[in-house]
Amino acid sequence: MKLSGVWYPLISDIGRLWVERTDRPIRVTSFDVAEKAGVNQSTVSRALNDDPAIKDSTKAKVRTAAEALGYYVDTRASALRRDRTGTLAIVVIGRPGTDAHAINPFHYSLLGSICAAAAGRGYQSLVSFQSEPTDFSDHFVRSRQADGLILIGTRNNDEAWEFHRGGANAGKVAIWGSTLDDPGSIASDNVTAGKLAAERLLAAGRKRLLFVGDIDDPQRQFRERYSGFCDYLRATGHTVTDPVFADGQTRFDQGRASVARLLASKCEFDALFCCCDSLALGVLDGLRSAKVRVPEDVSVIGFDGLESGLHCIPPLATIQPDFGAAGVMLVDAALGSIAPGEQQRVPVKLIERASAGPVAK
Amino acid sequence: MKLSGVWYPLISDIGRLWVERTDRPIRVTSFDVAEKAGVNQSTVSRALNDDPAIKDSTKAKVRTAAEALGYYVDTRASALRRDRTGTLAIVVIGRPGTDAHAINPFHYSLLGSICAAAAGRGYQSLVSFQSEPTDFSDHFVRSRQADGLILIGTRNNDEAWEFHRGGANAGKVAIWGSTLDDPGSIASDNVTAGKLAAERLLAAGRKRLLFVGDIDDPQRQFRERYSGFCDYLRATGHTVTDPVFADGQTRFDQGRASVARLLASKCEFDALFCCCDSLALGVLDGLRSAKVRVPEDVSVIGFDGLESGLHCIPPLATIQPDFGAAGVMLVDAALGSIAPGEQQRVPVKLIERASAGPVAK
DNA sequence: GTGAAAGCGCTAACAT
DNA sequence: ATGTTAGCGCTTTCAC
Repeated sequence: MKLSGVWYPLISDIGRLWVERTDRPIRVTSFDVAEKAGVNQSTVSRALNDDPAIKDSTKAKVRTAAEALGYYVDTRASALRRDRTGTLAIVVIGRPGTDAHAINPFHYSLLGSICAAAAGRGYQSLVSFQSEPTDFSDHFVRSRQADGLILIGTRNNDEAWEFHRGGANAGKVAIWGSTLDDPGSIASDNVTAGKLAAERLLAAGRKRLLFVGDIDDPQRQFRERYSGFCDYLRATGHTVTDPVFADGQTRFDQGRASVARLLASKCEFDALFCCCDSLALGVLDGLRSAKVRVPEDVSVIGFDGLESGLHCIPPLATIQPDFGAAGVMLVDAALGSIAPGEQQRVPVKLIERASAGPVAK
Repeated sequence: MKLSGVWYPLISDIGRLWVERTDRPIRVTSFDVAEKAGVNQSTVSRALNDDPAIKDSTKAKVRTAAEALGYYVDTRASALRRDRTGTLAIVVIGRPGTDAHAINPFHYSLLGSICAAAAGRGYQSLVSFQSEPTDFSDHFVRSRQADGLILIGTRNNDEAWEFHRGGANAGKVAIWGSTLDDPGSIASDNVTAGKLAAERLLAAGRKRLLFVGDIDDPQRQFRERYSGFCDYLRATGHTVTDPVFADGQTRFDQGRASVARLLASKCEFDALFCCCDSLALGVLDGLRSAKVRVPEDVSVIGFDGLESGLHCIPPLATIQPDFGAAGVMLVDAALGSIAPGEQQRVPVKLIERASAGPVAK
């Protein structure tokens, strides 16, 4: 029988070595299991991998021995030999200068869904948060730490996206969010989202519907939401107006500032579709400061499905992507099961809450 | 020179194989780098690991060759040989029956901080979300996928905690949250948190301070917060009362129900310290429904530092643990740098927001 | 249906 | 200061 090596003792030697006070951890290898089960080491491997060539009785013998010894297959050795890792790398891009715990909750939800989808496909998830250039790293696939890479997070970190563009993982990357130049990206069905928002606001009996948000944001999804919103208004014979937007430090600030500008402009409106929930929360705050009542005077709908929208006043109606579907699509794309170049769209649904106002009879 | 194997061609053979239309991925190994740099393979390994025995000029030569070939050390082979993984496993326990994206935001923040701390120590983070028994898995260390394990998430999943208690990672586990029987756990300095809350509410000129929350919750930290709260009240000669609590499906529901019970009891009060922010949000909602004004009639302080607390009305004053410190402590504990048995405490600080009411002159 | 043996790509002990 | 060599623990081809 081949020995399992010189560094670590066979299980059968533990007693002796314990007495010799070795401080090396005791390791159980497939050779130990083989010895205990009275079979060859290769049979252990085959049995544990459920090879149909192995007799059931042998499998049972091996499994019993493995369990008795507390044996687990060494993932590193297995991965090295099989030439796969069984792992997906997930990179979450954050705003420069902010802590990892200040990540947009939307991306945390997405992260959770991705990990769940990866687990469903039998993959582990190697997660890293990258905000500063010193954090940047993309060699997961090249260094055989992962079989594919998923990129999510804020688009407001040019350095990070620049770094990851055509990085060391070429061909095995899935990206969340739509841009013109990322061919394999996955995003919400933003056009439908815009349509759903317009439809619902019209159903509330609203006449002057506006879009709030920056359609020139690097986050191109905002533009798509605006476009779907306008398309539906046009198709139903309504007036289409330019988006309302004033800049600010955070999305919340942008929402407040946009409302301020809008009210100052004396432009008439009775419904707002906001590009995202965090901006919508700022919009609600701005409207409240100005004593504009929601939803009595103005209906508001956001996008994202953030938890914060549940506890604001009034609770924020919002359009939420199907996180489960998003996770699965991203994982499949990273594993190469989706033809590159295809832009996948994640279904969205309206979450009814008070801010949208009741549907008119 | 030893060949790098039969499965994959040396870089020098790429041209030929390309022509032969092999569909195997081309791999660059340290042998290819050695050939290109004109040194031995072991020299490549030493050079890239910055072995002081290697001449600077040789190191430069090797690094140039490696870069030219796009070579990265194969993590699996390196980890196998070195017998370490450079990875930490992080398990996030969720409530049974809920999706990964419905995880408590507090735990997402903690997760982010842990990954950041791990990266700071040179470790990768292997994340898994476990809610259902089918997700349960704890053999990360035994199967050599990770050098240690960090356990966070809800305490309201008995099956999960039962599973992880004394699992296959014995001795290399760090746990968030305090319990009597997890000796190596890390938790917030809850006693100080209770003191800070009491101190602040008294400073607002409040006289009848109550604690809201279930001190018998499996989340034992609630009891500690209550205890620190009471200690301070006692030490300053104030009356101490039993906690207020009524059960509910979610923490938010518990908050609403507790307020309802409290108001029905006709018990006098002008300040509430809530065991956690999500319950506090329910408390605010309950008070609003009952037309009790916050902070004019009642001051409210929560615990956690959730983002949702920023956007509720009024914004929720809260006590927040230092997430950065928490991440570092958990990582160090999982890596064994902290003596087992010690209970580590993460510093907390008060986040001033309107719900606490102004400090009385 | 199982055993024998090779070797994944790397690091480190042992040479020189 | 660098080359030679063994072998980490596993999977898989090749024998029988």
